Amino acid sequence: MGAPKQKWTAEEVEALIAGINKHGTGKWKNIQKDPEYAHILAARSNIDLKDKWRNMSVSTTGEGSRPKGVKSSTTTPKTPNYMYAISAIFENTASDTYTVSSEISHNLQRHEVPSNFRRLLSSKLRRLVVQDKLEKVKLLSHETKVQAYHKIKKDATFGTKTQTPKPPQEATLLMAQNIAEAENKSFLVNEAVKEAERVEGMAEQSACMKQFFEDVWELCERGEPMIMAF
Amino acid sequence: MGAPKQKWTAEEVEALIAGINKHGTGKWKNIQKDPEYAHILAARSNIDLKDKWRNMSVSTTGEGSRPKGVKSSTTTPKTPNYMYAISAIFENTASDTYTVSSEISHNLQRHEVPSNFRRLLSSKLRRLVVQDKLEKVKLLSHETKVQAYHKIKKDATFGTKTQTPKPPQEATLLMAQNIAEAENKSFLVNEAVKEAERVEGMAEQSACMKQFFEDVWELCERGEPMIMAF
DNA sequence: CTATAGGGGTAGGGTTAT
DNA sequence: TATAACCCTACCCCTATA
Repeated sequence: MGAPKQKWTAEEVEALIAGINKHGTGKWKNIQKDPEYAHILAARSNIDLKDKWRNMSVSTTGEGSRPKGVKSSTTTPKTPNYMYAISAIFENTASDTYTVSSEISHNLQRHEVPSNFRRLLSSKLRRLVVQDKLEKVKLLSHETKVQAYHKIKKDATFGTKTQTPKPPQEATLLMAQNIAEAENKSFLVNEAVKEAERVEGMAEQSACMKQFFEDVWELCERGEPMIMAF
Repeated sequence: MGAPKQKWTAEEVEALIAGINKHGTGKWKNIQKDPEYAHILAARSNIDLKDKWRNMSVSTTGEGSRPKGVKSSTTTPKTPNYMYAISAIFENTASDTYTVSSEISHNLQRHEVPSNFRRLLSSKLRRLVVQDKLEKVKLLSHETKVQAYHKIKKDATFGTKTQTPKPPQEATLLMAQNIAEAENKSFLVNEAVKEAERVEGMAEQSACMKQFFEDVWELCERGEPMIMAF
């Protein structure tokens, strides 16, 4: 399903414990935002902190490894054993991507594409329609407000290598089913894409996907009286 | 802590729904005091009612217990319409897309994942923020109105299989650059994605992309006084 | 002062995934 | 299976608004 389960590194656990010592337990958000630990715990939410602490407290396997490290009483200052193992795994792989990505986020942050963003997109949409890659459908709805939604024209030549001779059929079907099942869940799109990715090498889909999301996006972009229905 | 968590009974929920149907949403105190439900809801405050309704609206709980039960309409038909919508979009067989698509638009309309959809998303958004995958920034603006905008935290661990052993590095970087460069151009997303696709087999990107668009979507969804900032 | 909307936070039950 | 990580629900707090 979702994220591949982010295991806690030793560093993170340390920060958490330190944070608890400083702010006390139950002040998860404070700990998480504390500049002293914020960097380390950047990938963790206050809820994650809470849960982690709970898990640690619960495991307390035997007497050997108390999850403690926290003040006073019952302090087995030991650090849980398992964390070191985990940290090793993380450290190796994660470092590069991390630096890069944080750079990105800074860049993104600095730019703040302003209010005309909507208009811009809207324009782009129109162009795509003109180019016959999208179809536009208009419909009247609440209070005579015109809504439009755009659909991908599948026969349009999109993107890249196109025609992967692969098996497009089954995946699609599967996806539809999954989507159907996901009906009551919030994130259909998410599900759909995940499934797509899982099922196929996703080379074929991705053009699709891109468009799809663009559509969704644009749909949303339309603004006010819009209906999101997937 | 103090409160042992009083789970809502079916009876209470029914009373609440009935109350909403009678008094309308937002009349929590009225509902709670209504002699018809007062006994059942004796243990609940108007605020509890509000919160419960909020929770119900947000969770879109499984078919059995729609937050619905409220008036009229929207008894979702058996097969979700959007299933066709989505499958059609992803389908490669372009032939019948048109018909489907017009159906879709009708269906979408008919469906009206209703007003609570926004709340739904809103909630999800908040969660993402909590999970530190989005950043939220508040700013004061027109007439002391608080605006919030969400930004993607690029360093968040997104996606699926993660660590594709392949070349995650270069592509990511490139994308960042493109985004940065595109600053003054209109279609950051579009450009970025295109470039990303071009450059690589896009296997790596797609997770990224997916998230990106999802985020955009959610961003857009915010509606009213929103600032798009990337 | 009363009530509502809604953001935000925590505890704890429950679910997934490994 | 056990359990670490994660999600959901109930409750609370707060502020802005009417």
